Amino acid sequence: MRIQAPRGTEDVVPATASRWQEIESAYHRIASLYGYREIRTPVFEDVQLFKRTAGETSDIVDKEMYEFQDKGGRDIALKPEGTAPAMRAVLEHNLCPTGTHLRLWYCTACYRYGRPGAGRLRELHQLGAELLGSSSADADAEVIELAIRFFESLGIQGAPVRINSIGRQECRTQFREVILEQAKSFLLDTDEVTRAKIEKNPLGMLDSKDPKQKEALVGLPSILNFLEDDSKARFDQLQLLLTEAAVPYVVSPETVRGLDYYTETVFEYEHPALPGLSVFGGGRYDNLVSQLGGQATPCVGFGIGMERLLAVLEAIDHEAKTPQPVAFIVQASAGAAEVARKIAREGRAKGLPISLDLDRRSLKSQMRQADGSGATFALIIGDDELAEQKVSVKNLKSSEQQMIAIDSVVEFLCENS
RNA sequence: GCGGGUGUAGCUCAGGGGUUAGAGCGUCUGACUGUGACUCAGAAGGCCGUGGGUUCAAGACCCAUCAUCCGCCCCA
Repeated sequence: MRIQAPRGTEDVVPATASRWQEIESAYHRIASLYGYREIRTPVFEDVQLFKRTAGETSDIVDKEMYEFQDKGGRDIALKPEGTAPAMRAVLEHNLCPTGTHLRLWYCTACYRYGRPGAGRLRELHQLGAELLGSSSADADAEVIELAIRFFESLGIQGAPVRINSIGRQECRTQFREVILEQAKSFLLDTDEVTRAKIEKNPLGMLDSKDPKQKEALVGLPSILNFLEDDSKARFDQLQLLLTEAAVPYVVSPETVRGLDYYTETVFEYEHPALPGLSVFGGGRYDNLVSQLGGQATPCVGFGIGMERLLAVLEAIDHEAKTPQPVAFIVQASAGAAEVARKIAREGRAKGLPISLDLDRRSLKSQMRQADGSGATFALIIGDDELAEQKVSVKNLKSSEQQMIAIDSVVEFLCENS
């Protein structure tokens, strides 16, 4: 049997690769405008990095992580997310000394052992940003605005960011009790797996799609009612800032996140083209750095799912510019090959993408290739042209044809491309 | 990890026990021996996902397996 790409992985073939490039460069450009600089971290890390930070109640770490021992007996995990490794690197290189700010972006592969499906992969790529050193709502607003401006630059709009605040630890502890109390009768009546899951992470019930769970929570007060004053104030301020920035948002008290390190502000973004799947999600994680042994550093960040973003772009019919040659050189006689190669070399040296026939096929075939390549011009070189030291230049869009001296062809292409 | 659908030509798909497996699109060749896209003619291209089973006979039926899609779980 032929070997296939492992389950849940995708090759980025040339047709898709041009979209990737487009997206990555757009992201890089916008992140730079906001003062973010790139960081790259290893594909694998010490397992403990994730267990200690995103840990415990999170399925991503608990049951979806690719873990193995290397030949030296070290416990290794392929990174399931980008934030913890970035913070590990920040501490390792002391990139954010106490009292300073640090803005980082990255594009990284992540690995999660779940069941693959539409928009769900085992190897996925995330575009991320992290802002370290500020606990202000301004920082929250900045990263959200960055992501939304990025989407807009790709032509994606029309869906609001869902924002919420899950408060600090004490607030969440209190709210968990309220949920468990409210869900008491539901829990008695449900299966073991669901019950264990909810008891482990009651907040997870909030964004459940199960109608029975939804029904069980009817009348539950919003988590926003449990916020302490400063959390509440910050969340209000965030809304003002997003309004000012013209970032469409909606307050969504059901929005919770699947990684344990989040506190206070959380957000996610779902596009109608991919219902039920978030394209972008993140939040504040003020305790992560200290959990890793650094000075307490307030941080906020997000991840954008590259493959999901591509799916959205495809759904909204966003055409990627596929690179096309300016000219295709048609060799209509045996003696043309050398001249053809010379013109191709000169043109490429001037930065013009040029293609030519490799197989000495018929003139008709070469003209077809020229057409199929998307080139604007066919440069036809045959005995007649060689005799006059000229090239027939046919514009394939307009069908106009003219003779141009071999020495001036490249110049002509430069002016007309 | 759970439930369901689908795997036949490069792509989209037809064929649902009985000769040599089909179509459209695409590809290649040709239709005045120097001109693409349109038209016409022809050709190439298939371990019918893989392994086992039932049968005189399997692309078709059964089992398994792998992949993929749709839900769930989870999230990007």
